[in-house]
Order: sequence, then structure tokens, then C-alpha cells
Amino acid sequence: MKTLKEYLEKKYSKSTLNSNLYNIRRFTDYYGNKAEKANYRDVLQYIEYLRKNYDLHPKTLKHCLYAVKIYFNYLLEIGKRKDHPCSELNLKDKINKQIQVDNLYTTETLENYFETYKIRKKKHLENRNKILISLLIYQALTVREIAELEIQDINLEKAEIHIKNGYRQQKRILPLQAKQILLFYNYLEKDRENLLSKNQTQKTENHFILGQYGEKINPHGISKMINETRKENEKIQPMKIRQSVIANLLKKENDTRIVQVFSGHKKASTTQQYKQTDLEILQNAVNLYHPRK
DNA sequence: TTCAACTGACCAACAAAGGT
DNA sequence: ACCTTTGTTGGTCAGTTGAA
Repeated sequence: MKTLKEYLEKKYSKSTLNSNLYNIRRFTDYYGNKAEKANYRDVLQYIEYLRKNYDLHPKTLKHCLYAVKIYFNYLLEIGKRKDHPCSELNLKDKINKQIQVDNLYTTETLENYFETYKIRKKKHLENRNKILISLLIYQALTVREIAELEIQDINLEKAEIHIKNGYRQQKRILPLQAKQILLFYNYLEKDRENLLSKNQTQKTENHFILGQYGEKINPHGISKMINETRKENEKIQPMKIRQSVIANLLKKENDTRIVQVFSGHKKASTTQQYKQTDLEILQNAVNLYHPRK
């Protein structure tokens, strides 16, 4: 007889498998050996339990239910059950599709991050890290896009940067800011050459941003690199920067399509999520200048 | 030898985006 | 609008490298 894991492995990729296994375990832990015989009402009760005891995002809750559905599909397949208790069950929890615009960074805050950046040690990495920050706050790139940048994507004469098709983002050409040009030039002439000379494997000579041993960087590490000198509560998150930049741009720019191209969103609806209504902007302004601060 | 500064692999949680 | 997949992040942890 097939085990649950084997069943899942056949149908899903590794990350999905892990996520589903986790949620199924959550369910079976809750009902113990009664889990296999659960009926529609039991499933509902389980969802209610999750709702009450964990402050889960509606989407997460749906994931949990989805995993339970998969679990019963498995039981059907191996013949332990004849019926599916909840294949028709759908949750109606409201999902707030809007991106939480009010706690994003302002343009000034972002500028300030860039201007005041200082590295504590490893002076030779300072320019690289400044470039990382500038790519986040001026081009709103994702960490992955930054890691994939190659030398030929940077055109200093035209002050342009080419971004390849990301896993989700559309390829695009973005202008470079004046203050980036000199920074990039210095980095390419000096710092990057230095880093490259430490590379033994010689595999990464095309990548623009290099790690301290001249290797291609791991997107994962970018937030660590730029947060090195920051205290716990002042850490900046690359994704949040991107969202802030896009939201700030939307405020200035009336044409959503321009912002869509800038951010590389494939769907206009994604860009639309960043837009605040006038009422929300007012509400946020009230919150911001409230005397309690 | 010790230490800082990573890397790389993993996990849980969640968000974004793709397909239909 | 629903179903499904996968990237990102913040953790942890062990390992590596180069400098003090």
C-alpha cells in the first residue's frame, strides 16, 4: 500500500509537498486516529479550531483546508474511504487583496537609507552594498533579479539597466539614477575586479554583483548584507522596499500601465493592488499625524 | 586559535502569480 | 473566482574562509 508521502511525491513538487504534508499532519494531530473517519462536520470544526486558536491569514486557512482535501483524496485512492467528506467545502473568509500601503516606507526614508549607508568592517564591500540598496530603492528590483544581473545588462553610457524575465516579472529596461552611475562605475573598475581576483572556480565572471569571494550571490543573502549594521528593529526588508517604491510611484503617476511596466508585473491587477483610494490616503494621514505619536 | 562574515541547506509561514 | 504552485522571508544550524 502506498504511503501518504509516496502519494504526494508523485503529484507535487518538493515545496508543495512539504507545505501539504505539514498541513495534513496538523489535521491528523488534531483528530488523532479518528482523522480517517472524519465527516463534513468534523472538518468544519477543525477549521473553526484553527480560526480561533491561530491568527491565520485567510489564504493560509484555505491552504489548511486544501491539504485536508488532498488527504481524503489519498484515503479514497487507497480504498480506506468510499466518500470524500469535504470536496465541496469552500471557505468564504474575506481576503484583503490590498497590499498594506500605510506601513510602507516613504520616498524620503528610502533615500535616507541609501545616503547614510556605512559599512562597519570590510570597507571593500561598501560600494557593492550601496549598489544593492540603490537597486532596491530606485529600480525596485526583487532580490532574485539582483542576483541574476550580469555585466552586459548594465549600460552606463545610456544610463540603463536591463532586467531579464524573472520567474514572475516581465523583462524590462529601467533608467539609472545619476547618483548610481558613478557608484556603478567605481564598483566595476575597482571593487568588482578585486572580488573577482579571489574567485577560484571562475564560474561567475558575468554576474554583476559578487560575493566577497567573487562568487554569484545567493538572493537569500542580500537582506543580510544590507542589514549588517542595523539594529533588530531597524532592519529593512527588500520586498517591503519594492512594495513601497511601487506604491509611492503609483501616488505620483496616474497611468497604472507605466507603473506596471516599471515593476515588471505581468498583470495589471497586481499593480492595481498597490493603489490607495483617496479615503485611505486621508485615513493614513490622520494616523500619521495623530497626537499620540 | 578564535572570530566575523558569510554560504547553503532546511523549515514554517505567507504572498504573488499562473492556470482554468 | 477558484485551484495550484512556487518565491521570499526570517528563522536555525553546520560548515567555510580569511583576518586578527
